[in-house]
Amino acid sequence: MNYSQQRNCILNIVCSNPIHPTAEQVYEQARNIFPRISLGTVYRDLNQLSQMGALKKICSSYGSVRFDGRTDPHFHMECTCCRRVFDVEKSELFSPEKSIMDSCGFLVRRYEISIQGICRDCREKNRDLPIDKTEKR
Amino acid sequence: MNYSQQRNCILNIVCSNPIHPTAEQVYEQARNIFPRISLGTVYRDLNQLSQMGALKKICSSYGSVRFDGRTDPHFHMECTCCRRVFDVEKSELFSPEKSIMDSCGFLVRRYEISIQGICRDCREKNRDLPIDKTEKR
DNA sequence: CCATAAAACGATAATTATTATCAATATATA
DNA sequence: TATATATTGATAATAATTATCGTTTTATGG
Repeated sequence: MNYSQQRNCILNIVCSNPIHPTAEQVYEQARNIFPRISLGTVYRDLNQLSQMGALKKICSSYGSVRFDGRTDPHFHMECTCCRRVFDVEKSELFSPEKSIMDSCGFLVRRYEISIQGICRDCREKNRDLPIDKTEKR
Repeated sequence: MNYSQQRNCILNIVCSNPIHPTAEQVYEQARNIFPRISLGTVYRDLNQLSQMGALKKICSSYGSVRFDGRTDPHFHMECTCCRRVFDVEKSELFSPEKSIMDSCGFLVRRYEISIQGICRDCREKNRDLPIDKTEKR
């Protein structure tokens, strides 16, 4: 897998781009190389790439999802004014407030650790994949 | 402020509800008390309440935003199968993998710390509020 | 209390973000 | 090279959220 030119291009765009671009931003850049590429393709490929672990989906508290080509352990901080997303090295934690302010001048207002995994219930039922989309909890 | 019956109802729903409901779920519950309440009102009030710090917006990696009435320091973990969002006490960190598995059987697959605040650039410009929505970074 | 202004409402339209569909094209592989 | 599979672009559909606007509630000052 991973043999199409478009998908490789999309992966390269995200990996060579430290701004954690949105799908829309990736689309804009990809059009410089594939002028006829469709936004649907960009979304599809980004989701595939993040499912196969080549890149990471990061959810900002604002607007659309962002993507990150760095897959080594690190975290993110988002400026509530300019909405840019910056990297934080794992070593600067924990707790982040003072060390981050000292090292890069970012004023921490709030933070949250979001953990994904599989709960005991689901493990006991040997679930591995998401259950039906329609049942919200 | 915070004087309308609808808004108080919405706050109560979120605060008395440990499932971290979506706006849609809050809407469904609110209709039991105010059958003519509008979904727009629910969104509007939830955003106001979270802006004034009465509750917290939490972004799941899936579907819609969720809300949390607990404002004391704690974090969240989301099951990638059933999509429920559970609380994690701050003391169980850091690093979460083993301690969480031991204490509640949740298998940690990945986690991310998302920090919000104000970057050095914006602080130097004395910015306090989000800049124009149209300029994405 | 009542009048007035401000805030909040409900209904609905509009927008934004994302996913789904499907016929055509590109790619792998036997 | 033929065939099967994967992927594409175009487009429609859906989902989530925000905006608009005329009406109703709520606070407050005389």
